[in-house]
Amino acid sequence: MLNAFTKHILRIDSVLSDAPNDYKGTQDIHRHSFGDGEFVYEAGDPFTRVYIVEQGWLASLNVLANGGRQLLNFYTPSDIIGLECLSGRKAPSSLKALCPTRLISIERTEFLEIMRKSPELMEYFILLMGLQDVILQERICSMSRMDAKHKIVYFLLLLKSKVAVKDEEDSQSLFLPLTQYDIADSLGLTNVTVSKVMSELEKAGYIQYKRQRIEFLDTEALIEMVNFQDRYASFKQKIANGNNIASAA
Amino acid sequence: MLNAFTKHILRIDSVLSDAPNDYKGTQDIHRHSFGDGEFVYEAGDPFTRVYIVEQGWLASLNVLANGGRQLLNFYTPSDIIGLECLSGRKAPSSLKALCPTRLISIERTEFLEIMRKSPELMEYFILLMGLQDVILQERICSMSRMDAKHKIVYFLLLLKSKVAVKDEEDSQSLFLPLTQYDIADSLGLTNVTVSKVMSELEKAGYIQYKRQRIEFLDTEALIEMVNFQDRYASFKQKIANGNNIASAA
DNA sequence: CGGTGGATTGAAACCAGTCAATGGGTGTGG
DNA sequence: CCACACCCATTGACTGGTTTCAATCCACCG
Repeated sequence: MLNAFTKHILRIDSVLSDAPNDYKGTQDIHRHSFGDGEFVYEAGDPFTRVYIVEQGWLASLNVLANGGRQLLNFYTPSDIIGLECLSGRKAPSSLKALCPTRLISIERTEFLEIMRKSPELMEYFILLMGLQDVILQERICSMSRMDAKHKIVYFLLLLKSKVAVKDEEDSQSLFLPLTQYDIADSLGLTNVTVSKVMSELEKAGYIQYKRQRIEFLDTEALIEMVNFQDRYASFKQKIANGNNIASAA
Repeated sequence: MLNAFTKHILRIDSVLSDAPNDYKGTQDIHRHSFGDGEFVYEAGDPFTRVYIVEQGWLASLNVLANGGRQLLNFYTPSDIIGLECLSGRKAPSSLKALCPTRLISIERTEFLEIMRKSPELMEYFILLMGLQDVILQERICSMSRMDAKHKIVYFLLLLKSKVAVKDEEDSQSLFLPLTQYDIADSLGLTNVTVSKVMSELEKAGYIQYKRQRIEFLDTEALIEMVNFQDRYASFKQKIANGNNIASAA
Protein backbone atom coordinates (compact mmCIF):
# COMPACT_ATOMS: atom_id res chain seq x y z
CA MET A 1 0.00 0.00 0.00
CA LEU A 2 2.71 2.40 0.92
CA ASN A 3 4.57 1.84 -2.25
CA ALA A 4 1.55 2.40 -4.38
CA PHE A 5 0.84 5.55 -2.49
CA THR A 6 4.28 7.01 -2.78
CA LYS A 7 4.33 6.07 -6.40
CA HIS A 8 1.21 8.11 -6.85
CA ILE A 9 2.87 11.05 -5.29
CA LEU A 10 6.07 10.74 -7.21
CA ARG A 11 4.25 9.66 -10.28
CA ILE A 12 6.98 7.18 -10.97
CA ASP A 13 4.29 5.25 -12.70
CA SER A 14 0.76 6.19 -13.51
CA VAL A 15 -1.18 3.91 -11.26
CA LEU A 16 -3.25 6.86 -10.19
CA SER A 17 -6.19 5.67 -12.18
CA ASP A 18 -6.76 2.68 -9.94
CA ALA A 19 -5.81 4.30 -6.71
CA PRO A 20 -8.99 3.52 -4.79
CA ASN A 21 -8.44 -0.19 -5.33
CA ASP A 22 -5.22 0.05 -3.42
CA TYR A 23 -6.96 1.07 -0.25
CA LYS A 24 -9.47 -1.65 0.43
CA GLY A 25 -9.23 -1.02 4.11
CA THR A 26 -10.32 2.58 3.84
CA GLN A 27 -13.87 3.62 3.36
CA ASP A 28 -13.98 7.19 2.39
CA ILE A 29 -12.10 7.68 -0.84
CA HIS A 30 -13.82 9.41 -3.69
CA ARG A 31 -13.15 10.71 -7.12
CA HIS A 32 -14.40 14.13 -8.22
CA SER A 33 -14.54 16.10 -11.41
CA PHE A 34 -14.53 19.86 -11.68
CA GLY A 35 -15.02 22.11 -14.67
CA ASP A 36 -12.99 25.10 -15.70
CA GLY A 37 -13.30 27.80 -13.06
CA GLU A 38 -15.18 25.70 -10.51
CA PHE A 39 -14.28 25.92 -6.85
CA VAL A 40 -13.44 22.74 -4.99
CA TYR A 41 -13.74 24.60 -1.72
CA GLU A 42 -13.46 28.14 -0.49
CA ALA A 43 -11.40 29.80 2.20
CA GLY A 44 -13.01 29.28 5.57
CA ASP A 45 -14.84 26.08 4.60
CA PRO A 46 -14.34 23.22 7.03
CA PHE A 47 -11.23 21.30 6.12
CA THR A 48 -12.30 17.67 5.81
CA ARG A 49 -10.51 16.03 2.90
CA VAL A 50 -7.07 15.70 1.40
CA TYR A 51 -6.94 15.72 -2.40
CA ILE A 52 -4.62 14.20 -4.93
CA VAL A 53 -4.72 15.64 -8.42
CA GLU A 54 -5.35 13.05 -11.07
CA GLN A 55 -5.76 15.33 -14.03
CA GLY A 56 -5.82 19.05 -14.73
CA TRP A 57 -4.54 22.19 -13.08
CA LEU A 58 -5.78 23.88 -9.94
CA ALA A 59 -4.78 26.93 -7.96
CA SER A 60 -5.17 27.86 -4.34
CA LEU A 61 -6.06 31.50 -3.89
CA ASN A 62 -7.15 34.12 -1.44
CA VAL A 63 -9.50 37.01 -1.90
CA LEU A 64 -8.10 39.98 -0.07
CA ALA A 65 -9.78 42.70 1.88
CA ASN A 66 -9.30 45.29 -0.86
CA GLY A 67 -10.95 43.03 -3.41
CA GLY A 68 -7.67 41.87 -4.90
CA ARG A 69 -6.95 38.25 -5.57
CA GLN A 70 -3.80 36.36 -4.69
CA LEU A 71 -3.00 33.05 -6.35
CA LEU A 72 -0.82 31.07 -3.99
CA ASN A 73 -0.03 27.68 -5.39
CA PHE A 74 -0.60 25.69 -8.51
CA TYR A 75 -1.37 22.01 -8.45
CA THR A 76 -0.79 19.59 -11.29
CA PRO A 77 -1.31 15.83 -11.59
CA SER A 78 0.00 13.79 -8.67
CA ASP A 79 0.20 16.77 -6.34
CA ILE A 80 -1.25 16.44 -2.87
CA ILE A 81 -3.48 19.25 -1.67
CA GLY A 82 -4.10 19.85 1.99
CA LEU A 83 -0.97 18.61 3.75
CA GLU A 84 -0.41 22.05 5.19
CA CYS A 85 -3.93 22.16 6.62
CA LEU A 86 -3.84 18.98 8.68
CA SER A 87 -3.62 20.83 11.95
CA GLY A 88 -6.41 23.21 11.02
CA ARG A 89 -10.13 22.93 10.97
CA LYS A 90 -10.74 25.43 8.20
CA ALA A 91 -9.21 25.82 4.78
CA PRO A 92 -6.93 28.87 4.81
CA SER A 93 -7.46 29.48 1.10
CA SER A 94 -9.78 28.56 -1.72
CA LEU A 95 -9.12 25.92 -4.35
CA LYS A 96 -10.16 26.51 -7.92
CA ALA A 97 -9.92 24.39 -11.04
CA LEU A 98 -8.15 26.16 -13.89
CA CYS A 99 -9.33 23.66 -16.45
CA PRO A 100 -11.35 20.45 -16.32
CA THR A 101 -9.84 18.38 -13.53
CA ARG A 102 -10.17 15.02 -11.82
CA LEU A 103 -9.32 14.65 -8.16
CA ILE A 104 -9.11 11.80 -5.70
CA SER A 105 -10.00 12.71 -2.15
CA ILE A 106 -9.48 10.97 1.15
CA GLU A 107 -11.29 11.87 4.29
CA ARG A 108 -8.91 13.71 6.61
CA THR A 109 -8.88 11.24 9.47
CA GLU A 110 -8.46 8.30 7.14
CA PHE A 111 -5.58 10.08 5.49
CA LEU A 112 -3.99 10.48 8.88
CA GLU A 113 -4.54 6.77 9.51
CA ILE A 114 -2.78 5.85 6.31
CA MET A 115 0.02 8.22 7.11
CA ARG A 116 0.47 6.91 10.64
CA LYS A 117 0.78 3.37 9.46
CA SER A 118 3.84 4.28 7.51
CA PRO A 119 6.77 6.14 9.03
CA GLU A 120 8.33 6.13 5.59
CA LEU A 121 5.38 8.01 4.24
CA MET A 122 5.52 10.56 7.01
CA GLU A 123 9.18 11.01 6.42
CA TYR A 124 8.47 11.56 2.77
CA PHE A 125 5.86 14.15 3.61
CA ILE A 126 8.32 15.99 5.79
CA LEU A 127 10.76 16.18 2.92
CA LEU A 128 8.02 17.17 0.52
CA MET A 129 6.85 19.97 2.75
CA GLY A 130 10.45 21.06 3.13
CA LEU A 131 10.67 21.40 -0.61
CA GLN A 132 7.45 23.39 -0.62
CA ASP A 133 8.86 25.60 2.11
CA VAL A 134 12.07 26.33 0.24
CA ILE A 135 10.17 27.15 -2.92
CA LEU A 136 7.83 29.48 -1.08
CA GLN A 137 10.81 31.26 0.42
CA GLU A 138 12.33 31.75 -2.98
CA ARG A 139 9.03 33.05 -4.28
CA ILE A 140 9.11 35.61 -1.51
CA CYS A 141 12.56 36.67 -2.67
CA SER A 142 11.30 37.03 -6.20
CA MET A 143 8.20 38.95 -5.20
CA SER A 144 10.01 41.42 -3.04
CA ARG A 145 13.14 42.27 -4.95
CA MET A 146 12.55 41.63 -8.62
CA ASP A 147 10.95 43.95 -11.12
CA ALA A 148 8.00 42.82 -13.20
CA LYS A 149 10.06 41.29 -15.98
CA HIS A 150 12.21 39.18 -13.69
CA LYS A 151 9.23 38.12 -11.63
CA ILE A 152 7.49 36.81 -14.69
CA VAL A 153 10.56 35.00 -15.98
CA TYR A 154 11.04 33.40 -12.59
CA PHE A 155 7.38 32.45 -12.48
CA LEU A 156 7.47 30.80 -15.88
CA LEU A 157 10.62 28.86 -15.10
CA LEU A 158 9.19 27.65 -11.83
CA LEU A 159 6.07 26.31 -13.47
CA LYS A 160 8.11 24.78 -16.26
CA SER A 161 10.31 22.92 -13.80
CA LYS A 162 7.32 21.84 -11.74
CA VAL A 163 5.74 20.24 -14.76
CA ALA A 164 8.99 18.96 -16.25
CA VAL A 165 9.85 16.99 -13.14
CA LYS A 166 6.77 14.86 -13.70
CA ASP A 167 6.71 14.58 -17.45
CA GLU A 168 9.60 12.53 -18.58
CA GLU A 169 10.38 14.32 -21.79
CA ASP A 170 12.00 17.66 -21.12
CA SER A 171 9.84 19.70 -23.40
CA GLN A 172 10.55 23.34 -24.13
CA SER A 173 6.84 23.86 -24.49
CA LEU A 174 4.55 24.46 -21.54
CA PHE A 175 0.78 24.17 -21.35
CA LEU A 176 -0.33 27.06 -19.20
CA PRO A 177 -4.05 27.27 -18.49
CA LEU A 178 -3.76 30.73 -17.00
CA THR A 179 -5.03 34.11 -18.09
CA GLN A 180 -2.80 37.12 -17.76
CA TYR A 181 -5.01 38.13 -14.89
CA ASP A 182 -4.09 34.87 -13.17
CA ILE A 183 -0.40 35.45 -13.69
CA ALA A 184 -0.77 39.00 -12.43
CA ASP A 185 -2.66 37.87 -9.34
CA SER A 186 0.00 35.33 -8.68
CA LEU A 187 2.83 37.84 -8.80
CA GLY A 188 1.23 40.95 -7.38
CA LEU A 189 1.14 42.73 -10.73
CA THR A 190 -1.64 43.83 -13.04
CA ASN A 191 -2.78 42.23 -16.26
CA VAL A 192 -1.55 45.31 -18.08
CA THR A 193 2.00 44.86 -16.86
CA VAL A 194 1.92 41.15 -17.62
CA SER A 195 0.82 41.85 -21.16
CA LYS A 196 3.57 44.38 -21.71
CA VAL A 197 6.29 42.17 -20.27
CA MET A 198 5.14 39.13 -22.22
CA SER A 199 5.34 40.96 -25.52
CA GLU A 200 8.70 42.38 -24.50
CA LEU A 201 9.97 38.86 -23.83
CA GLU A 202 8.58 37.74 -27.14
CA LYS A 203 10.20 40.57 -29.05
CA ALA A 204 13.51 39.81 -27.37
CA GLY A 205 13.20 36.25 -28.65
CA TYR A 206 13.09 34.52 -25.26
CA ILE A 207 9.67 32.96 -25.56
CA GLN A 208 6.72 32.58 -27.80
CA TYR A 209 3.35 32.90 -26.16
CA LYS A 210 -0.06 32.16 -27.48
CA ARG A 211 -3.26 30.54 -26.37
CA GLN A 212 -2.30 28.82 -23.15
CA ARG A 213 1.01 27.68 -24.46
CA ILE A 214 4.51 28.99 -23.86
CA GLU A 215 7.45 28.00 -26.03
CA PHE A 216 10.82 28.56 -24.40
CA LEU A 217 13.20 29.64 -27.12
CA ASP A 218 16.20 30.35 -24.90
CA THR A 219 15.74 28.69 -21.54
CA GLU A 220 19.39 29.05 -20.62
CA ALA A 221 19.31 32.79 -20.99
CA LEU A 222 16.19 33.02 -18.84
CA ILE A 223 17.70 30.83 -16.14
CA GLU A 224 20.74 33.05 -16.18
CA MET A 225 18.63 36.19 -16.07
CA VAL A 226 16.98 35.38 -12.75
CA ASN A 227 19.59 33.01 -11.35
CA PHE A 228 17.04 30.24 -11.26
CA GLN A 229 17.59 27.10 -9.18
CA ASP A 230 15.58 24.05 -10.13
CA ARG A 231 14.58 22.76 -6.71
CA TYR A 232 12.06 20.34 -8.15
CA ALA A 233 14.69 18.56 -10.21
CA SER A 234 17.11 18.35 -7.28
CA PHE A 235 14.41 16.97 -5.06
CA LYS A 236 13.32 14.36 -7.55
CA GLN A 237 16.88 13.27 -8.02
CA LYS A 238 17.48 12.88 -4.31
CA ILE A 239 14.28 10.96 -3.75
CA ALA A 240 14.88 8.77 -6.77
CA ASN A 241 18.38 7.90 -5.61
CA GLY A 242 16.89 6.93 -2.32
CA ASN A 243 19.99 8.31 -0.72
CA ASN A 244 18.30 11.31 0.77
CA ILE A 245 17.81 9.54 4.03
CA ALA A 246 19.00 6.03 3.43
CA SER A 247 22.51 7.31 3.12
CA ALA A 248 22.08 9.12 6.35
CA ALA A 249 21.03 6.03 8.29
CA MET B 1 12.57 11.36 25.37
CA LEU B 2 9.89 12.27 22.96
CA ASN B 3 8.00 14.23 25.52
CA ALA B 4 10.98 16.20 26.53
CA PHE B 5 11.68 16.94 22.92
CA THR B 6 8.22 18.10 22.02
CA LYS B 7 8.16 20.12 25.16
CA HIS B 8 11.24 21.86 23.95
CA ILE B 9 9.62 22.67 20.71
CA LEU B 10 6.40 23.87 22.22
CA ARG B 11 8.20 25.42 25.07
CA ILE B 12 5.47 24.30 27.36
CA ASP B 13 8.15 24.24 29.94
CA SER B 14 11.67 25.52 29.76
CA VAL B 15 13.65 22.31 29.96
CA LEU B 16 15.72 23.53 27.06
CA SER B 17 18.64 24.23 29.31
CA ASP B 18 19.26 20.56 30.03
CA ALA B 19 18.38 19.25 26.62
CA PRO B 20 21.58 17.36 25.95
CA ASN B 21 21.01 15.23 29.00
CA ASP B 22 17.81 13.98 27.51
CA TYR B 23 19.61 12.29 24.67
CA LYS B 24 22.12 10.01 26.23
CA GLY B 25 21.94 7.70 23.26
CA THR B 26 23.02 10.35 20.83
CA GLN B 27 26.55 11.46 20.39
CA ASP B 28 26.61 14.58 18.39
CA ILE B 29 24.70 17.28 20.20
CA HIS B 30 26.38 20.59 20.84
CA ARG B 31 25.69 23.99 22.18
CA HIS B 32 26.89 27.11 20.39
CA SER B 33 26.99 30.81 21.07
CA PHE B 34 26.95 33.54 18.48
CA GLY B 35 27.38 37.25 18.83
CA ASP B 36 25.32 40.02 17.31
CA GLY B 37 25.61 39.88 13.55
CA GLU B 38 27.52 36.61 13.36
CA PHE B 39 26.64 34.04 10.74
CA VAL B 40 25.86 30.50 11.85
CA TYR B 41 26.16 29.33 8.26
CA GLU B 42 25.86 30.81 4.82
CA ALA B 43 23.79 29.90 1.80
CA GLY B 44 25.43 27.07 -0.08
CA ASP B 45 27.28 25.67 2.91
CA PRO B 46 26.84 21.94 3.41
CA PHE B 47 23.74 21.28 5.46
CA THR B 48 24.85 19.08 8.33
CA ARG B 49 23.06 20.09 11.50
CA VAL B 50 19.62 20.96 12.78
CA TYR B 51 19.45 23.78 15.31
CA ILE B 52 17.14 24.61 18.16
CA VAL B 53 17.19 28.15 19.44
CA GLU B 54 17.82 28.37 23.13
CA GLN B 55 18.22 32.10 23.44
CA GLY B 56 18.22 35.12 21.16
CA TRP B 57 16.91 36.01 17.73
CA LEU B 58 18.14 34.83 14.36
CA ALA B 59 17.12 35.41 10.78
CA SER B 60 17.53 33.35 7.66
CA LEU B 61 18.37 35.46 4.66
CA ASN B 62 19.46 35.45 1.06
CA VAL B 63 21.77 37.77 -0.77
CA LEU B 64 20.34 38.42 -4.19
CA ALA B 65 22.01 38.79 -7.53
CA ASN B 66 21.50 42.56 -7.60
CA GLY B 67 23.15 42.94 -4.21
CA GLY B 68 19.89 43.23 -2.34
CA ARG B 69 19.18 41.29 0.80
CA GLN B 70 16.06 39.31 1.62
CA LEU B 71 15.29 38.30 5.17
CA LEU B 72 13.14 35.19 5.06
CA ASN B 73 12.39 33.94 8.52
CA PHE B 74 12.97 34.91 12.09
CA TYR B 75 13.77 32.41 14.76
CA THR B 76 13.21 32.88 18.46
CA PRO B 77 13.77 30.59 21.44
CA SER B 78 12.49 27.01 21.00
CA ASP B 79 12.28 27.29 17.21
CA ILE B 80 13.76 24.52 15.12
CA ILE B 81 15.95 25.56 12.22
CA GLY B 82 16.60 23.28 9.32
CA LEU B 83 13.50 21.08 9.07
CA GLU B 84 12.92 22.32 5.55
CA CYS B 85 16.43 21.39 4.50
CA LEU B 86 16.41 17.72 5.47
CA SER B 87 16.20 16.54 1.89
CA GLY B 88 18.94 18.87 0.73
CA ARG B 89 22.66 18.79 0.99
CA LYS B 90 23.20 22.51 0.99
CA ALA B 91 21.66 25.29 3.01
CA PRO B 92 19.34 27.28 0.75
CA SER B 93 19.84 30.45 2.78
CA SER B 94 22.17 31.94 5.37
CA LEU B 95 21.50 32.12 9.08
CA LYS B 96 22.51 35.18 11.05
CA ALA B 97 22.28 36.05 14.71
CA LEU B 98 20.47 39.32 15.33
CA CYS B 99 21.67 39.56 18.89
CA PRO B 100 23.73 37.33 21.18
CA THR B 101 22.26 33.84 20.84
CA ARG B 102 22.64 30.33 22.16
CA LEU B 103 21.81 27.36 19.97
CA ILE B 104 21.65 23.61 20.43
CA SER B 105 22.54 21.62 17.37
CA ILE B 106 22.07 18.00 16.45
CA GLU B 107 23.90 16.31 13.66
CA ARG B 108 21.53 15.79 10.74
CA THR B 109 21.54 12.01 10.65
CA GLU B 110 21.14 11.77 14.39
CA PHE B 111 18.23 14.12 14.19
CA LEU B 112 16.66 11.86 11.62
CA GLU B 113 17.25 8.91 13.93
CA ILE B 114 15.48 10.62 16.79
CA MET B 115 12.67 11.57 14.50
CA ARG B 116 12.25 8.09 13.08
CA LYS B 117 11.99 6.56 16.51
CA SER B 118 8.90 8.58 17.17
CA PRO B 119 5.96 8.66 14.76
CA GLU B 120 4.38 11.18 17.09
CA LEU B 121 7.29 13.48 16.61
CA MET B 122 7.15 13.15 12.86
CA GLU B 123 3.46 13.85 12.94
CA TYR B 124 4.14 16.92 14.98
CA PHE B 125 6.74 18.08 12.49
CA ILE B 126 4.27 17.67 9.66
CA LEU B 127 1.80 19.87 11.48
CA LEU B 128 4.51 22.36 12.34
CA MET B 129 5.66 22.62 8.76
CA GLY B 130 2.07 23.02 7.72
CA LEU B 131 1.80 26.02 9.99
CA GLN B 132 5.00 27.40 8.51
CA ASP B 133 3.59 26.86 5.05
CA VAL B 134 0.35 28.69 5.78
CA ILE B 135 2.20 31.59 7.29
CA LEU B 136 4.54 31.85 4.31
CA GLN B 137 1.55 31.89 2.00
CA GLU B 138 0.00 34.70 3.94
CA ARG B 139 3.27 36.58 3.83
CA ILE B 140 3.19 36.26 0.08
CA CYS B 141 -0.29 37.78 0.10
CA SER B 142 0.92 40.65 2.21
CA MET B 143 4.00 41.26 0.09
CA SER B 144 2.18 41.31 -3.18
CA ARG B 145 -0.98 43.19 -2.50
CA MET B 146 -0.42 45.50 0.44
CA ASP B 147 1.13 48.94 0.38
CA ALA B 148 4.08 49.77 2.59
CA LYS B 149 2.02 50.76 5.61
CA HIS B 150 -0.08 47.62 5.63
CA LYS B 151 2.93 45.42 5.02
CA ILE B 152 4.66 46.85 8.04
CA VAL B 153 1.62 46.54 10.26
CA TYR B 154 1.18 42.94 9.16
CA PHE B 155 4.85 42.29 9.79
CA LEU B 156 4.76 43.69 13.30
CA LEU B 157 1.64 41.77 14.22
CA LEU B 158 3.12 38.54 12.90
CA LEU B 159 6.24 38.93 15.00
CA LYS B 160 4.19 39.93 18.01
CA SER B 161 2.05 36.81 17.73
CA LYS B 162 5.07 34.61 17.14
CA VAL B 163 6.63 35.80 20.35
CA ALA B 164 3.40 35.99 22.30
CA VAL B 165 2.58 32.35 21.68
CA LYS B 166 5.67 31.40 23.62
CA ASP B 167 5.70 33.99 26.34
CA GLU B 168 2.84 33.40 28.64
CA GLU B 169 2.02 36.96 29.49
CA ASP B 170 0.33 38.70 26.58
CA SER B 171 2.46 41.77 26.56
CA GLN B 172 1.72 44.75 24.37
CA SER B 173 5.41 45.42 24.21
CA LEU B 174 7.73 43.69 21.78
CA PHE B 175 11.49 43.40 21.86
CA LEU B 176 12.58 43.76 18.26
CA PRO B 177 16.32 43.43 17.63
CA LEU B 178 15.98 44.65 14.05
CA THR B 179 17.20 47.73 12.29
CA GLN B 180 14.93 49.48 9.84
CA TYR B 181 17.18 48.06 7.14
CA ASP B 182 16.29 44.59 8.40
CA ILE B 183 12.59 45.31 8.35
CA ALA B 184 12.92 46.77 4.87
CA ASP B 185 14.85 43.74 3.62
CA SER B 186 12.23 41.51 5.07
CA LEU B 187 9.36 43.24 3.30
CA GLY B 188 10.92 44.30 0.05
CA LEU B 189 10.95 47.98 1.01
CA THR B 190 13.71 50.47 1.74
CA ASN B 191 14.88 51.79 5.06
CA VAL B 192 13.57 55.19 4.01
CA THR B 193 10.04 53.94 3.55
CA VAL B 194 10.17 52.01 6.81
CA SER B 195 11.23 55.10 8.65
CA LYS B 196 8.45 57.18 7.16
CA VAL B 197 5.76 54.60 7.86
CA MET B 198 6.94 54.03 11.40
CA SER B 199 6.69 57.68 12.25
CA GLU B 200 3.32 57.84 10.53
CA LEU B 201 2.10 54.95 12.69
CA GLU B 202 3.47 56.69 15.75
CA LYS B 203 1.80 59.97 14.91
CA ALA B 204 -1.48 58.16 14.37
CA GLY B 205 -1.12 56.71 17.86
CA TYR B 206 -0.99 53.05 16.88
CA ILE B 207 2.45 52.28 18.20
CA GLN B 208 5.40 53.71 19.98
CA TYR B 209 8.78 52.79 18.64
CA LYS B 210 12.17 53.33 20.06
CA ARG B 211 15.40 51.47 20.45
CA GLN B 212 14.51 47.90 19.59
CA ARG B 213 11.19 48.07 21.33
CA ILE B 214 7.67 48.44 19.99
CA GLU B 215 4.73 49.34 22.17
CA PHE B 216 1.38 48.45 20.71
CA LEU B 217 -1.05 51.15 21.71
CA ASP B 218 -4.04 49.94 19.73
CA THR B 219 -3.53 46.35 18.69
CA GLU B 220 -7.17 45.85 17.82
CA ALA B 221 -7.14 48.63 15.28
CA LEU B 222 -4.01 47.24 13.67
CA ILE B 223 -5.46 43.75 13.48
CA GLU B 224 -8.53 45.22 11.88
CA MET B 225 -6.47 47.28 9.47
CA VAL B 226 -4.78 44.31 7.83
CA ASN B 227 -7.34 41.64 8.66
CA PHE B 228 -4.75 39.75 10.64
CA GLN B 229 -5.24 36.10 11.56
CA ASP B 230 -3.21 34.79 14.45
CA ARG B 231 -2.15 31.40 13.09
CA TYR B 232 0.36 30.87 15.85
CA ALA B 233 -2.25 31.16 18.55
CA SER B 234 -4.65 28.83 16.76
CA PHE B 235 -1.91 26.30 16.28
CA LYS B 236 -0.81 26.40 19.87
CA GLN B 237 -4.36 25.97 21.02
CA LYS B 238 -4.91 22.93 18.82
CA ILE B 239 -1.68 21.28 19.86
CA ALA B 240 -2.26 22.05 23.51
CA ASN B 241 -5.75 20.59 23.41
CA GLY B 242 -4.22 17.51 21.92
CA ASN B 243 -7.31 17.18 19.80
CA ASN B 244 -5.62 18.11 16.61
CA ILE B 245 -5.05 14.51 15.71
CA ALA B 246 -6.20 12.60 18.72
CA SER B 247 -9.73 13.62 17.95
CA ALA B 248 -9.22 12.38 14.45
CA ALA B 249 -8.12 8.95 15.48
C1' DC C 1 -24.75 38.72 -34.96
C1' DG C 2 -23.98 40.66 -30.68
C1' DG C 3 -22.03 39.40 -26.13
C1' DT C 4 -18.29 38.16 -23.28
C1' DG C 5 -13.72 37.53 -21.48
C1' DG C 6 -9.08 38.10 -22.47
C1' DA C 7 -5.24 40.71 -24.60
C1' DT C 8 -3.20 44.94 -26.28
C1' DT C 9 -1.89 49.67 -26.27
C1' DG C 10 -1.58 54.58 -24.73
C1' DA C 11 -1.80 58.47 -21.35
C1' DA C 12 -1.76 60.10 -16.75
C1' DA C 13 -1.30 59.55 -11.72
C1' DC C 14 1.00 57.71 -7.81
C1' DC C 15 3.56 55.05 -4.56
C1' DA C 16 7.88 53.76 -3.35
C1' DG C 17 12.74 53.99 -4.74
C1' DT C 18 16.82 56.64 -5.25
C1' DC C 19 19.82 60.23 -4.09
C1' DA C 20 21.41 63.22 -0.73
C1' DA C 21 22.05 65.76 3.46
C1' DT C 22 21.44 65.87 8.39
C1' DG C 23 21.09 64.32 13.06
C1' DG C 24 21.67 61.12 16.87
C1' DG C 25 23.56 57.42 19.50
C1' DT C 26 27.41 54.33 20.53
C1' DG C 27 31.94 52.68 20.76
C1' DT C 28 36.82 53.35 19.99
C1' DG C 29 41.17 55.38 20.16
C1' DG C 30 44.11 59.17 20.85
C1' DC D 1 37.74 63.45 27.97
C1' DC D 2 37.15 64.61 23.52
C1' DA D 3 37.28 63.57 18.59
C1' DC D 4 36.18 60.74 15.32
C1' DA D 5 34.13 57.02 12.87
C1' DC D 6 30.37 54.25 12.16
C1' DC D 7 25.79 52.78 11.98
C1' DC D 8 21.18 53.86 12.17
C1' DA D 9 17.28 56.97 11.66
C1' DT D 10 15.13 61.02 9.68
C1' DT D 11 13.67 64.21 6.18
C1' DG D 12 13.21 66.44 1.53
C1' DA D 13 13.43 66.56 -3.55
C1' DC D 14 13.38 64.04 -7.58
C1' DT D 15 12.85 59.84 -10.46
C1' DG D 16 10.74 55.89 -12.25
C1' DG D 17 8.26 51.54 -12.62
C1' DT D 18 3.58 50.04 -12.01
C1' DT D 19 -1.02 51.04 -11.45
C1' DT D 20 -5.08 53.02 -12.93
C1' DC D 21 -8.15 54.42 -16.37
C1' DA D 22 -9.69 53.90 -20.86
C1' DA D 23 -10.23 52.58 -25.57
C1' DT D 24 -9.69 49.06 -28.90
C1' DC D 25 -9.06 44.60 -30.74
C1' DC D 26 -9.55 39.74 -30.96
C1' DA D 27 -11.33 34.96 -30.45
C1' DC D 28 -14.77 32.26 -29.05
C1' DC D 29 -19.63 31.06 -28.42
C1' DG D 30 -24.42 31.15 -27.79
